[in-house]
Amino acid sequence: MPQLNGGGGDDLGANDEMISFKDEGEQEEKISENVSAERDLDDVKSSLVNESENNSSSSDSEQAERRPQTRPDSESYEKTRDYFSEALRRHQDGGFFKSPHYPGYPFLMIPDLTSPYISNGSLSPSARTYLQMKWPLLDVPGSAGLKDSRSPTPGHLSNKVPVVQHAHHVHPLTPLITYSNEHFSPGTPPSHLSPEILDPKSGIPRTPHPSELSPYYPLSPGAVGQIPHPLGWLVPPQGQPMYSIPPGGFRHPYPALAMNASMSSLVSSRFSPHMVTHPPHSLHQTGIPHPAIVSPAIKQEPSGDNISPSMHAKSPGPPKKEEDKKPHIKKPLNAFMLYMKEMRAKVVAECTLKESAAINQILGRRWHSLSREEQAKYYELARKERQLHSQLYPGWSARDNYGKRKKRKRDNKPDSTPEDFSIRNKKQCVQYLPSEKMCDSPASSHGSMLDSPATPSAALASPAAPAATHSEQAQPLSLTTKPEGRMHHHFPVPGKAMSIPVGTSGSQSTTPILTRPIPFTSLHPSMLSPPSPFHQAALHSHHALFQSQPLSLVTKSTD
DNA sequence: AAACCTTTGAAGCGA
DNA sequence: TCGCTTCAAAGGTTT
Repeated sequence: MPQLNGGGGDDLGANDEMISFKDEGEQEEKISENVSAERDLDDVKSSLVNESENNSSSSDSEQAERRPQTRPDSESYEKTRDYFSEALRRHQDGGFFKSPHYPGYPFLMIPDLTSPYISNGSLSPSARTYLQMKWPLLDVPGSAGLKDSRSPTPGHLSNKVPVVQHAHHVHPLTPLITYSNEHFSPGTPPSHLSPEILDPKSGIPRTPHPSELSPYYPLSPGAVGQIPHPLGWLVPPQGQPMYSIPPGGFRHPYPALAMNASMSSLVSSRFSPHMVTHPPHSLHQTGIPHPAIVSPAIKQEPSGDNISPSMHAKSPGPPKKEEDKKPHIKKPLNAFMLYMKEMRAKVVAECTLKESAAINQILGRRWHSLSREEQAKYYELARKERQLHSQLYPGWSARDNYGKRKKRKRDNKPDSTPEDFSIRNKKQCVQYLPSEKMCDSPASSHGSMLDSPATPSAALASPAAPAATHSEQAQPLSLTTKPEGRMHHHFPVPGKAMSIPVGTSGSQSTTPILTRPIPFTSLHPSMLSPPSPFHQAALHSHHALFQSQPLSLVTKSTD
């Protein structure tokens, strides 16, 4: 991984990758950056097809095959964009969440109404039309903030904000804040979600320190209800409510979170309208689904200290084993997952593709095409998610969820040949074809950046954009990248360095299907170089979040 | 009905 | 420290 902080790349991950990236990036950056973003979808689709058909073909040949294509239009994208621009404008005009403009965070972030980590029942897709919010930074200094957060709804705030949003109008960052609410169940929220957090060890309720709270977690049920929806200003262009808020108004399942200046700025700058899964059956008495849902398969906190008695009492159905009663605490979403949640709806809207596997491939490519700065946002969000998660569930371990799912058995073991996969995938890919034409996906929201790193800072700060572009051009078919190594960009964030993997994931080593090793030639040179420009840009964009801490790029060596 | 597929990233564990 | 495994989301597909 490139040593962003000026190192000599001492800590870089796969050096070879870096080098490759640099080389290719330099060569193709100019020619590719303008077209790649717009072609990503097409590329992916074609890649899906090509890969299945030509899985054995060399990447070089495919690269050669790759040719610039003009995208018919990006109307839908523009629409969405316009919509959000309008929404943002209104929002800013609204005043409540008025905030400074952060280029890096031109989005409106809405606090999540529910906890993404407690899994419970399932929510029908159709129900996922409610606005879900997460509060941005809640680092309220002092207890006053917390107190305020729990206090009755401010008079100037209204919780009667329509939150129903069309899926296609999901803001790009929606996923970041839109944790699935599918696991909500009616009933009393677990104690750990109540305003007071029980100390896992002592079992004594404690008031979480503001710093402990992630901006993306909703306030506790008690406090949440008091908080008006930040998107009250957000209404569809047609005047029809895009969002609907349950009678009870918004309720935040998480411990009291206070909003302070920084938070408000985040709210305004990072909140975005997004869909909220809102299963009627799981609605909290307030009308808002409670995040803490206990599903049969749900796993409870190791100590159970964080689970309120009511939570246990509300276990649906006949008594089950204790294990079954345990709430299943989901893993915090990583950056890519956040990105996926955000962009999935958009990709689906742009394409007729419905299969998640295909969508994910597209998303994976898009992810790589994101600028470093954009990715950094997600990494930062993910980091905060993890931080909050660890605070909410101190005793939780990723290990706790092991075995919850059926062990994935990939047949593509040693004996499986690439052909086997290609055949199998080919079939799937073929299915995608029909929609391909409909998928003339407009440039992604990120596309604009990619298309025109107008400003030096953008260009410098967004090396990834070009990089992705390169990779796409160079390796249009490399839907699956088997990382041969990892590079991490570490973006120091308050209290913790943020690692931004620029290489491919080393995980799922068993996933080689349809894969063509991602050429690390796609890596952008800037990744290797000192990050100062990016650092500055990142700092600027994350100013609100970091609130002071300069971004220093730290590279983690994976070699 | 459950697992699979697919993506990247984080975490855990064994060597 | 490295490499591998598992899980996180999502929803159509497959078993």
